[in-house]
Amino acid sequence: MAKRKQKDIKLTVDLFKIFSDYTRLRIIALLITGEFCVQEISDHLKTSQSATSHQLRMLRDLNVVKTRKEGKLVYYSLLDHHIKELYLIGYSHANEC
Amino acid sequence: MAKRKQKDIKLTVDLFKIFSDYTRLRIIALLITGEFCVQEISDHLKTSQSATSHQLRMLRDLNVVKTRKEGKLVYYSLLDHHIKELYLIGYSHANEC
DNA sequence: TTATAATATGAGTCAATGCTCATATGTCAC
DNA sequence: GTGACATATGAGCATTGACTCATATTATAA
Repeated sequence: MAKRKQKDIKLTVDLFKIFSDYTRLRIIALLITGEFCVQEISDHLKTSQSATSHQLRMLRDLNVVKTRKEGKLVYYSLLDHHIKELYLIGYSHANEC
Repeated sequence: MAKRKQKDIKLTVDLFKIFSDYTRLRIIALLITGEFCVQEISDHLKTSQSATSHQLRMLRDLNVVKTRKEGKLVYYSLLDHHIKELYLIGYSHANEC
């Protein structure tokens, strides 16, 4: 296999990995509907503050989400339109279009 | 979050997980181009026979691929058109459309 | 039947990863 | 300043997952 193709496939794997965890995918599904602070996300997912924050950190490092500070609160929202599109396509494929 | 939605998201996670391993994704990328036996796949990926076979087993259990026996050889091919479509979309998103 | 080739599989190992727990940091109100 | 709240983060732990190694199975050929 050509080196070029290998690298492209690695990038593709990395993209799909973003979506391959239940907590992360629920965060993404929620952020598609708008901007939310950590508490709201954590409450909505019924996941601990810490676990939520760790995943948000990861999504931020991966340039999937961006943040906006407002006092004590930190609001998260989707950064990349690819994420929303791929999520919706994957969702519809998984649930029989 | 509604139970229904939770289940749908779990299904979506499971779908994305199929694509979230380098070896598996290369197998899928290859099988998009046709039908191949284990040896051919293993050679092409430069991955051991055993590792290849384990991943093929997994893909088979997940109904991603089907097999056809011809003497000693077992030919694998894609079973589900969703897989090809989602792979190609993910690939193009990952590599900047 | 025996040998050889192709594939499958079980056990064990190791690395990756997502969690919890405790604590740190940051911001506001008093 | 102190206290209360929101968020972040590091360490440790448990689980998952992909690999290797050895061996089993299956099929053909001699």
